[in-house]
Amino acid sequence: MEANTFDDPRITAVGLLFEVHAGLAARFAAQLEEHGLSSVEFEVLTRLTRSPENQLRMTDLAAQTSLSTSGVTRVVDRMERDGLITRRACPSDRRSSYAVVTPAGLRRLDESLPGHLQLIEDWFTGQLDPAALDALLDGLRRIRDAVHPCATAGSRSAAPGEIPAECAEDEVEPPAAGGQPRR
Amino acid sequence: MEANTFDDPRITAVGLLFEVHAGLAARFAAQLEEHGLSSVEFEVLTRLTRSPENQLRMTDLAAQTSLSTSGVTRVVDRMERDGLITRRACPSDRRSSYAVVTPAGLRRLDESLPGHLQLIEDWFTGQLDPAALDALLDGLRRIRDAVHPCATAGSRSAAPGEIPAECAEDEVEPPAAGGQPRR
DNA sequence: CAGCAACTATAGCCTTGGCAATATTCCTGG
DNA sequence: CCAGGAATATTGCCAAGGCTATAGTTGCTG
Repeated sequence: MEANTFDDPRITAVGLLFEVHAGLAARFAAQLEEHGLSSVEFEVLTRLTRSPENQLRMTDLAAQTSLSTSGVTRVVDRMERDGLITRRACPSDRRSSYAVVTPAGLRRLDESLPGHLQLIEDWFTGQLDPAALDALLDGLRRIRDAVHPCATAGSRSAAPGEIPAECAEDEVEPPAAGGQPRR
Repeated sequence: MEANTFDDPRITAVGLLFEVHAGLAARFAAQLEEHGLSSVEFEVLTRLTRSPENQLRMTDLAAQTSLSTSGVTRVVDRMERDGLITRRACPSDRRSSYAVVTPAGLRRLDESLPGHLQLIEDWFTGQLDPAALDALLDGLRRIRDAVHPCATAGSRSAAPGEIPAECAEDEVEPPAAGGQPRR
């Protein structure tokens, strides 16, 4: 076989990252499904429960998830129908409404969390010794800071009102030579 | 605020990985769209062009992508309509048919590849010095070998999908204590 | 050789979720 | 005050893709 473009180490690197993501996402989805939750619903519940009073305005919820505002409307529709969350009118702004976790939603989330954490440990963090894990996370962090998905899946305890919202309207330019003078 | 479960370092680690994936996938999709390709179509083209005679049976194509067989049928429908690939009857088995890249499809892929590689370098591999990149890839590789998404035999890029593709019928058990004696 | 199970591609139906349009509500400048 | 623009949630419409049923093949096995 001739060594075509796809043997490029860059392609390999991305492929690796995407494979790991796909593998983990699939396992998470399977485990959550056992508890009657989709990945999106799980994300919604986590975002809400880590917010003050277990509630968020629809727009803010959209900004913190991978969904558009209309997408959020629909997920909330479904979850409200299933009794996991409720809508509550915002007293200060009649345009807005809050999505708020119900006790049932909280219970559902609590049920699924131990298994979720176990899964992460089994297939991800537990696969590496502490040093290697740190190195991996450092690398990811560096790239994350560059690629800056701002609103996506979170990892911080986020002070209230710390919502990233849209990074900026315009395109984020690649950090030139990056943080590292490779070669 | 009480430190709730979501401050768990395991959650943070996964969040980081997913953020990076989302950020890169979004940029890839945007760049590919400039060349008239979706992420899925790009993946199909890469899988086909790295196969002998630029062709694969529908089933094999499905196994190598994040798609089900019916999903492949539909992507191939669209791409055939757009002239990027063609169906060809399999001479030895009348049940099967090949999807084969047309010259136009090849051209389209070639046009998009340089930008794709540049993007990877700008936002991923170029962000880290060689040592850090190696460490990152080693970690990912270790986890990939454990989580074992199997179907992604090689290592390709640009696939926001997240389907498991059953390696085997039975569940893959977590590698017990993993490769590493954590604790 | 007949029958039956497995395989292959496809079509029907459904859910998910994005974009654009819309109705409210808020706010700011004149 | 108020007119116009921005923000907010929702809905209509649409594309993508999964699951299941189906039709056509193949091959194995009694």
